[in-house]
Amino acid sequence: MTVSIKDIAKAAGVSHSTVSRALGESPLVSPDTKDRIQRLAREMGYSPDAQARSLVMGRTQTIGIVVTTITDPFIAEIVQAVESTAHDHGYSVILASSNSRRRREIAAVEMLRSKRVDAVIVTSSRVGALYQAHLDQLGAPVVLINSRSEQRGPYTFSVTVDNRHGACLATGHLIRRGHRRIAYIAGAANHSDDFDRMAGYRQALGEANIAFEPSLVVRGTGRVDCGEEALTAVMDRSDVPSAAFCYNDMTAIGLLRAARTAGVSVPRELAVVGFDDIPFAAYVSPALTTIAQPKPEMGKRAVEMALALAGGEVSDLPGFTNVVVRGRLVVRESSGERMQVEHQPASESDGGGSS
Amino acid sequence: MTVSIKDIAKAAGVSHSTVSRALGESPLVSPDTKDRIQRLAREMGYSPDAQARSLVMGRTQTIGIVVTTITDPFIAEIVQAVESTAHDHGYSVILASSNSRRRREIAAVEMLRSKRVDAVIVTSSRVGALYQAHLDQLGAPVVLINSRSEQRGPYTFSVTVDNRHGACLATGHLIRRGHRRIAYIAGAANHSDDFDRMAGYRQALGEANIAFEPSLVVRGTGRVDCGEEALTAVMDRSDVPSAAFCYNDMTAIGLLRAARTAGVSVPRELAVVGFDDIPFAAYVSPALTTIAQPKPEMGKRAVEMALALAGGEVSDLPGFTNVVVRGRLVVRESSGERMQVEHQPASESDGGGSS
DNA sequence: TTGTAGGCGTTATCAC
DNA sequence: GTGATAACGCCTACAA
Repeated sequence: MTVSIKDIAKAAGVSHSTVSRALGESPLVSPDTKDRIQRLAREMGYSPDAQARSLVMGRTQTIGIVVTTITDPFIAEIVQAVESTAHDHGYSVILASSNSRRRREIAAVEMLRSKRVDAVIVTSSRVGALYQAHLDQLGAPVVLINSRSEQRGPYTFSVTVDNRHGACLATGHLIRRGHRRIAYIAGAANHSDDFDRMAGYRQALGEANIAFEPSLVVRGTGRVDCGEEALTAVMDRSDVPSAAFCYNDMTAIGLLRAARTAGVSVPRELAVVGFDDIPFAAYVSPALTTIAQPKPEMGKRAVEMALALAGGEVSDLPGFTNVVVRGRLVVRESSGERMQVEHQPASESDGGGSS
Repeated sequence: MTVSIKDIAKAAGVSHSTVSRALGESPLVSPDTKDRIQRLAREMGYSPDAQARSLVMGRTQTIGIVVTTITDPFIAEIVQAVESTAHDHGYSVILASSNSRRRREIAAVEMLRSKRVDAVIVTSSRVGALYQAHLDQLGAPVVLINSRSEQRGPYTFSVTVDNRHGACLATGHLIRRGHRRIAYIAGAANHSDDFDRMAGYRQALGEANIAFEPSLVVRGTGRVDCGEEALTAVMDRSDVPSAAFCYNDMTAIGLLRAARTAGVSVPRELAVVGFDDIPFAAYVSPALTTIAQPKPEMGKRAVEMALALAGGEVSDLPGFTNVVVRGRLVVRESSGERMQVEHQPASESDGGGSS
């Protein structure tokens, strides 16, 4: 039997409206009854019912976050930032993971709608047309992190990392280290992140007047288990490349592991660069050179954007529908002997609108 | 303007109760009006308001999970399992992370109470007396995963790994590999997990008639950054140990990294064994020998227990207040050259009650 | 088979 | 200052 304001009212000999006011720090209560009621509430172990409140207020002080899997360390870091800044704004977060299954993702959105969340954040997902329809019906603003919708809806906004820029940074680094034959270990096909990173890879090659060779692009999965396949695809050829830029750190780590078992020396025989800078990138051997995404900032920006859009208490609305932040190159061991760090400030560049 | 059952009622020319019944698959509606209403609901884009429903039903179909940080890969795997099986039972989960700050943890419990979650799961936390008081007030059942409360409340249950058994397994493995001087790199002081693992370590030593030497126990933090300190503490002595059993994988990985920079060869000069089997344990170099906790099972058991306690739809109540599962030894490279796997089935042993 | 009325725990708008 | 009263959206006796 949870105690309600009515119970307190009874105990205090006042009406429930007075209790509501007293608890809500309303100025229209006499100081002493306010004190008395607040003390009573504490003694009786009162806890306000958020649902009842939301029902009348029209806002739940809750945001939803849908992820593929929280098990991905990259996503975990973003979720951490999201939860943290949501908390700072008095919001709580409902977590839904889809395991990359379309049905689960739609179910998640459906569930978040029923729960009447004030906003939802979607991370690392490819948003198809079908899914988008559900998002539009949501009624709540949606902000995508590192995701792209095939068809932009009226309610979607996003914060993304500049994939092209990061890939260009990574590939350029390899080129400056003297590599000319550089493979690209791609992620899942048709993923826009992958598309943009490949574009950056090609751009860097172009700027160095190195011809792009399609056969140096090998399709991976974005998961650690594609390392072996990728390695053989890269090394079993007459003109073996001397370096590989990987779609992400997981791929790179898989490649590293495969290289170790296959006796391929990294970075001597094959230099490797990843993308993401997941926590473990620094602890694999050799430590992974990679592009660091400003994950905490991305999570923070996403919820602030979401709350602003939801008409929350965040002061100023962002003037753009798409916030793009830049990653920075973190040089470690996997790309060569000399230790050095080329620092690219993680500043952002808000592109005015996107689509 | 979200559409409610009243809107549908108006459009269908019936009362809202009829709509409610039709949508709830009640048998007391004529098939054709039911069809008509359901179609109408779909067309109008109706989404039931979970809060309003919970308000009258008395259950929110929501569980809360409070973690220290979702960034810890071990916790992430548990949360993944929790979210997944919660979903399978029609529940959604609110995530709250405390960053190990007591105030945040209490705030989280407070918030979950207001949100009227049907149960809460707490993972990897030390539950102090103060905190326990809040948990007791919760009104909802609490199940702890790998946590121990200093003072058992009426509403707390738990699923834990058999730390002593696991540590014994790990240390025994090292002993069978011929090591006699084995260090223990501990976790945070006063943590019960640490306490139990140390007990297992001592037990294994005792069974092999090796005297326990207090100076071989070095206090760590449980985080990866204590590697350097631990290494020097272990190696800067006349009688250097030949092996180290670490409180957890993060500690072990920190140690591995420190060893690499310090030029200490693993496993030749120092064999290392961890605990947890986080995803990356297999990818560090040398790959880490460790004790694998059955995380998916633990998460699953925890929510099933929680839902059963909450009077949910889970069939049979577990007969015990504390489910304890056993880990298994996973032999990789960091504990010696010979590759072999000693397999200990991840069966459970429900201890009858615990405290 | 359907409609009416009441209530879940709040906040808000009135009067007094 | 304080107390009725009416929502919010839903479910569920009870009555018709």
